[in-house]
Amino acid sequence: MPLKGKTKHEVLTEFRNAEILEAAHKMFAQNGFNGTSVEAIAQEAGIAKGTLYLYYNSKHEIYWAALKSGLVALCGELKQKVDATETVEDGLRAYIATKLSFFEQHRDFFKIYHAEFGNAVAHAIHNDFTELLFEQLRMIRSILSEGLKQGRVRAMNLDSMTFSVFDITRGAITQRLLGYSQRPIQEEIDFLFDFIWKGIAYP
Amino acid sequence: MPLKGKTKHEVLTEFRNAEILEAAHKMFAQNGFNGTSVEAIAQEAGIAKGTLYLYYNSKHEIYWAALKSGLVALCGELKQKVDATETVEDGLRAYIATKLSFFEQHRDFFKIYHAEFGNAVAHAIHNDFTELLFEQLRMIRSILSEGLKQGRVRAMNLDSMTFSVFDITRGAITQRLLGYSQRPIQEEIDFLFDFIWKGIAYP
Amino acid sequence: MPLKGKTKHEVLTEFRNAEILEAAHKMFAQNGFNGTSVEAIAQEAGIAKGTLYLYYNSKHEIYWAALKSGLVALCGELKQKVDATETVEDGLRAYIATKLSFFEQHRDFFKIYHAEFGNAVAHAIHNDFTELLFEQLRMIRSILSEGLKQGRVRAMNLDSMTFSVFDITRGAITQRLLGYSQRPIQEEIDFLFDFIWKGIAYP
Amino acid sequence: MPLKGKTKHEVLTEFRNAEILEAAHKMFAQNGFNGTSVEAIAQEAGIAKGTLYLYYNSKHEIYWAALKSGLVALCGELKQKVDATETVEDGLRAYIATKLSFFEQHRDFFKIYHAEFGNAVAHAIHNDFTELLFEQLRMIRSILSEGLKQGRVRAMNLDSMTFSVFDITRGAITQRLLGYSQRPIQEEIDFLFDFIWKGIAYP
DNA sequence: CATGAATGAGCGTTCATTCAT
DNA sequence: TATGAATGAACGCTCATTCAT
Repeated sequence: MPLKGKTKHEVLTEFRNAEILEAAHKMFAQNGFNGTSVEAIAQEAGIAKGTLYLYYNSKHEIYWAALKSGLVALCGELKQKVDATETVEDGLRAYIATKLSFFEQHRDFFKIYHAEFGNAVAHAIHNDFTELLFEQLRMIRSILSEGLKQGRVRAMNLDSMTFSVFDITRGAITQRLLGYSQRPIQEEIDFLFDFIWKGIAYP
Repeated sequence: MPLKGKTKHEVLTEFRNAEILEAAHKMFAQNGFNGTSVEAIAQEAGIAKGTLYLYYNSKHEIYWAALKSGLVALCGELKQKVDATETVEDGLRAYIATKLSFFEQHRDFFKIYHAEFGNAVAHAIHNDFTELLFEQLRMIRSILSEGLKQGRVRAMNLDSMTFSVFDITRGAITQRLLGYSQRPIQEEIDFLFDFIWKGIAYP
Repeated sequence: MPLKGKTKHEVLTEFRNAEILEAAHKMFAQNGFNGTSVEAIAQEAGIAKGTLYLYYNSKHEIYWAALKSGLVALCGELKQKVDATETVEDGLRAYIATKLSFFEQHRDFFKIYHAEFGNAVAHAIHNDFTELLFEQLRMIRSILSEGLKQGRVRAMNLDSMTFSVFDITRGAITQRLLGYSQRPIQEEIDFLFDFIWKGIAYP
Repeated sequence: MPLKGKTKHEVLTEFRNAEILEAAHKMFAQNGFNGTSVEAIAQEAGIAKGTLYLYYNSKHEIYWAALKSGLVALCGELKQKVDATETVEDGLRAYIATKLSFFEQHRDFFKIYHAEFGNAVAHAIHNDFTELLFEQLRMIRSILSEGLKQGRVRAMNLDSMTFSVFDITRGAITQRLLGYSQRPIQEEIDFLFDFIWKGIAYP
């Protein structure tokens, strides 16, 4: 048994899990939850259908695992980048920039994320999903809250500002993925920050 | 054949169509596309399953018809209200206010609209849907464009501003439907306009 | 609408039901519950798999319907024949004779009945099944009870006698179906009655 | 190789076999053949699923082995007890008493035995099972045959009497396991013997 | 026009069996 | 010898669509 690290079994399990999630990301992104068959995920992952069920108990579980793994990664990256900043402006910029480049690199994931976000309005949202969404919102809120305290940000409804920042950013990502906006990412970030900052800061 | 208007047949057809679309709105909103059976729509509409297929060729067609009918109504209302304004500010305000109250009154429709919007990113968007989305975007764009010409709006990327206005508004509706925001609708409108206007106008 | 009798729909439904139960009897008898696929029953009945589910909600429901329909018929026949007798001896004879010839004519059904009886010991018995089994037992018990009152039957434990009559009869049917006994049915009946009567009656 | 007895390997094999059969008895009794997974048997036996297949080639083989081991034990006990008697009456009594107490002590096994007996009618019986059933029947038959020779038993069809004795006894065990009869075992034995003896012996 | 019984392809899930380690 | 991860055929059930009445 290795001193540090994992047993052979754990390594294999993690490897399979990663393969499955990658396949799931791809297939769910291409065809949505209902348009994707378990068989298709298995084929994409290069394993048999039954093998999937050794790692996940149902199609839904695979879906949520895929969704969650992406969200966790996103939240982690956001947290790290935002925490490294000091001013309100830098915090906001970091949030926008990190999110844009994360989804630029994980287009498959954004499709699932976005579709789920759409469905979430109609149907009961899965708790984990809400929780991870809220983590993002709390991050924005905390930046803005600090700005308020410092008197840099106008005294407006905090929740509304938070949602607006969230929505504008998400909207921009959507445009880029649909090809409606093709300008350099830095320009996009600059525009978003400028727009938002003008909207919330004291002139 | 009557001089003006429709034949008896056309009247009946339109009446049935309206009934079907209303039923479709309700059921699709409650359970999503895949969660709604053709049988359920037929029952809700008070007709037999087979009869649906005399009016629409497939479940998808019913869905798109339901989606489109709502979008057409929304666009019509938006166009009417926006066209009635004269200044850039009033135009923006009219857009925001009309959209908010439209969806406040058609919550069922918003669920379908929003879910579809989410899926749209992942899958090929139905042309009609894109077209009607774009009609909204053109409306915003035209308001902003006028503002630019008048020198009231800052010289920023027009498309980006357009999307931002669109996304912020949609985001606010989502919050309200999910119950995250419960303030009076007028306050919401004021906040949104203020935020946007600060973001785009010359100080 | 016909004065007496059923609507066209009811006739069709009954016809389909009969077809399905016949097919179910045959297939379940040949291969048991787990060895029989819904597809097989549908094919045997000459209908599509989905059609089965218009009449029954599950494979289990088909099974119980098949089992019950046979049991009801058996109980009805037994009741009719036994009620037509007057003495204890004739009642017992009628029970034995009716049951033997019923199963001689419905061999498929006996296989299901018998297999279910076997399983019943191990697993929870379906209530309807128990109820219809008990109806048979009550019939025997009532005959014997009358014999006791008349002083024709020995004063032994009534329940035990009842079960013994039931078991011996069932055993004889099993032998005949397995081909272990091939004598004329009348001889079988005579033997069974003689054996039982000697066992229970005063000499 | 040891002078007497078995090699180490044989001992281990037998030990494993016993463990497996015990586990199989328990699981099959609880959930029937189809309700029991190979995995469940392996877990109960404390070994891995694959290991089972080193001892048995299929799930069916395990099942039959479990069934057979019980039947062999039953037959052995019956033979021993019956052979120790001298008169016809004592032989019959020994058969009844031994069988009742055997199943009283091996309720799990009776459930498998009984279920299989039920299925046996419907499907081709496994040869080993028939053979061991017949061994019991031959035992009864030989007792009765001796009674006939001695003029103690009435001149009736020997096979029919044999089956009747077999069926009545089995029926009584069923009642006891289902809880329909709860009297002391000795009373049960006395009743059964009395009933049967009256039925077959000269008055 | 309207109906709803009939269809059958399609899917999620299970599990006996195999085999590389 | 023992393991348990991997397999894939099989099955119960659903539901969009059709068509005879």
